[in-house]
Amino acid sequence: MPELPEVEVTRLSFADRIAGARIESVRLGKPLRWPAGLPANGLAGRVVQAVRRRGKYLLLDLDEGLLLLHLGMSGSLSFAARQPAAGVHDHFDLATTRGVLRLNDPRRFGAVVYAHSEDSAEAVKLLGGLGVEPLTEAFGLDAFHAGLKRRHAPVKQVLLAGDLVVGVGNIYASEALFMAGIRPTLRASRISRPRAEKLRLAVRDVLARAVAKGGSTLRDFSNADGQAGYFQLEAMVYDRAGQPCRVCGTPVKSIRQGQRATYFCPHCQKS
DNA sequence: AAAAGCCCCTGGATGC
DNA sequence: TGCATCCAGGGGCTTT
Repeated sequence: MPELPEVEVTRLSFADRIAGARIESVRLGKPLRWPAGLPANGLAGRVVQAVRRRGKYLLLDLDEGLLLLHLGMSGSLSFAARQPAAGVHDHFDLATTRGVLRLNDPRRFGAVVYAHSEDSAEAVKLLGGLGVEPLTEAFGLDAFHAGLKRRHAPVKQVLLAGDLVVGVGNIYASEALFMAGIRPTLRASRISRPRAEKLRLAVRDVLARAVAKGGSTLRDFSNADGQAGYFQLEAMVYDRAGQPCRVCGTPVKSIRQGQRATYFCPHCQKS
């Protein structure tokens, strides 16, 4: 489910409401990707000051310490004054004076990790290797092109890796490469500067448009208010194998790269 | 250093 | 209906 747009849409849907809330209690369900590492005396009494996003992580800033949340493949958050009794896939509840923040994650690839500070070992382990934020001014052509230059892997997989630029997952990698007219199998190092610029702008554009549409809901994504996203309806190639390209009519092709599906138009993305 | 493969986990879709 | 197989939006870890 969650790539940058879905995580950002989730953040926007509850950040203002939870800011200023005092934590009352924490409930943990089944183990997630990593141990939560909560302080021995819990989090009760701490105040949620803000919700930020770094890549696909949400950072809940507390008056002391912070919580790192990751939605994995199947996670979603909900924030409501009252929550129903926890179901089998509800693995984290943060009860606060303003409502309960709940993580539902059937596959449990997600994570909730407490860190004393953003510079602590626990936080650096998760955030340290992340690339530049694509929707900020820091995402410039010089560094992006230079980064592509030194990678020989297929450009699709370089986008997914997240160490050059964060937030681009399997849907938006295919979509951005389509917009840029670049074949996903092209070695990153072979991308010219003008084409790198096309790709940079395409990444920014597709992610920004997806945020505006509430993200993509393929099966079960919803924001913290329970609302689905609609960007999947605008997908040019993702999950459209065999269907006509929306630009030229050529059947969209599906291949596998690194155990993940990639979609592209053989005509619009010739090289 | 970088790339390729494997693995974590559950559930839905498909095929026999 | 039952069962096996494959696939899914992520990404860390190990091996080449």
